[in-house]
Amino acid sequence: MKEMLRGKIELALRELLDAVDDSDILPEFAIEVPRQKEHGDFSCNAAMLLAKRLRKKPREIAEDLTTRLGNAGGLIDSLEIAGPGFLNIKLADSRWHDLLHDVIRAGSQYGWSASQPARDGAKPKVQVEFVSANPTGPLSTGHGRQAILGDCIARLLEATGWDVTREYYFNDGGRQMRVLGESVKARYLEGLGLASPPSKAALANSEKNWEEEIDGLPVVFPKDGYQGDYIKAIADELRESAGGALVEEPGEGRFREEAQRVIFEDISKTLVRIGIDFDVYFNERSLYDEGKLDEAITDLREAGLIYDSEGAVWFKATARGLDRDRVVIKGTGEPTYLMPDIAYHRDKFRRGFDLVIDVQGADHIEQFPFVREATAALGVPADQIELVLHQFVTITSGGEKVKQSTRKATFVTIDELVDDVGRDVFRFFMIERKPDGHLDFDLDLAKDKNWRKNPAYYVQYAHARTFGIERKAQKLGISMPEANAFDATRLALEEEIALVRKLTTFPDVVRRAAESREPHHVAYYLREVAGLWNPYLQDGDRHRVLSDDASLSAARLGLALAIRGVLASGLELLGLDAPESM
RNA sequence: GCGCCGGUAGCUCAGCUGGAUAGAGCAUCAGGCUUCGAACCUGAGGGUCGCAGGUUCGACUCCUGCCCGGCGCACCA
Repeated sequence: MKEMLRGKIELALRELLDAVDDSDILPEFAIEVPRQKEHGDFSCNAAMLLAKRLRKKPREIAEDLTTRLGNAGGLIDSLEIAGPGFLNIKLADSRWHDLLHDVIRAGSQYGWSASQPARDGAKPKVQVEFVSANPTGPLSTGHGRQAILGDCIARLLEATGWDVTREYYFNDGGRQMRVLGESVKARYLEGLGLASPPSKAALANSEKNWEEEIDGLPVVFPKDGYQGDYIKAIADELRESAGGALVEEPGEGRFREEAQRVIFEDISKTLVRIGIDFDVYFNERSLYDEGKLDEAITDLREAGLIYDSEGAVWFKATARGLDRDRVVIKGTGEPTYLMPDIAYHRDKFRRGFDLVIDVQGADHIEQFPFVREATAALGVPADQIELVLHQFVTITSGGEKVKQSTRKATFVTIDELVDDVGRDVFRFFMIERKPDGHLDFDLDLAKDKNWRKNPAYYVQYAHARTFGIERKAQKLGISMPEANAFDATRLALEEEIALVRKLTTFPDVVRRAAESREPHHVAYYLREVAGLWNPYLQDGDRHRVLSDDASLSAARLGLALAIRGVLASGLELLGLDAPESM
């Protein structure tokens, strides 16, 4: 609809410019749905944009445009010039009619369009990398936000014509995992009575007051170790299955492997619970095994971006405009995390992705420019790597922030939250805010089962009600109308027109959410639709969907079908159920 | 100190590549309500868009400076 209108306006503009021998490109004018309904169905700012160029008053240009546009082949009912030179357009009634029918036909995929051009007949390939947590413990709320954000971005990209791969990157070779293994080993020895746990005071006070021995037993728990109860649980299981056979085990490797296995299983279950399915789990280790790390270093060295200093190997980031250089191989011979990251991103492009999106927490901001510059130096176009950064999550309960600490393992896990509120509410709350901003998870509101208050239920209920009405209609012997078998002009009430207008903006919302990587627009939009539909149904005195007036009933049932399609489509994009009853 | 992100109604937050009178939910207040699924509905109050300049026909939106908050600035991931 909007595109057709745009086409007509572009044509008129071209004519107008040709008339003064101006063959430059057309200005990027906007067509939008005005806030005030008095301003018509659409408004256009083209005349104002041309004022300077044509050295004429905007209103005069608008006059000219109006005559050239005419009724635009039956598209337009009336045109008005308003304010500084806005062109306010009222569409012909028949157009609304067509539009509703289009919505119903598209159903739960309304608004999904290939806004991304296909390449050689195939969809462009995009990889979305998210979560990527190392298996050191259960997923926390922060991971939860990232999981839902990444998944929704992936869904939006799929809906707009991309071939999407969801990827999870992890490493099990670093210090983190070593400390994890040591933590489990310590708990294991403690369980056998061969070691003492550190005092509570020592644990609470970070590195201070760490005793070497308590009650005649050595304290082996690492100072920055993982304190969560899940560590003990893993140690207990090992003790049950292997008894004391692992006491002589050198190092922490055996314990680390077991911990990793158990924790990863746990993470996978959590991800399944919240409706997330990765296509690829990428292990850092394969980069070493396949020589990709060495290759990246060699190539960077050839590019003159690697040098040796103070016993370490450095990436010369300053040569590419960054403010300092970074170590990529430590004095110990171990690579820092940066080096595999570089090799990893290069590898992504070798796998043929046209675009790579990294979803990361705000604490990773420092890292990204180095990866981007290094991979750019290796020939990866910088604009094909994108970073979506999200801020942290806080939880509010009873009007107070819930205190969380990663080190002490007192953070709230995804599982705990989902136990409380369920998958759909969890997802909705996690996606409701724009990624840039902090997210305050209102636990009390999330737990509230009242559909009117809890926004997730509010939207789902609006969808379910379309089926409620259908069930009612069936009882009355009224069948649902075919997409093109009702008279949409019967929808003449203010609130009905508001609903239809709202439905028409959905494709714009989807495109914008996809292109900006901001799924929260969809969540807001759904609330707005539900916010029109729920009160409409509530106010049965003014209008009832099912009445003695057959053609009016049919039109309103048609409206219900269109709303059902839009809500189902939006809910799907957010990964929520679209229930038929609640 | 430097970098990134926020600062919009009492609270939590939307606000499109700059557009016409800045919106929603919760909370508050007033009046309704025996329902196509009423723990609901209708309406009202509530704003120096952090502050100060600048660009523009037009600024919550763009630019500069400052203030407040979060995060980051490792041979940790």
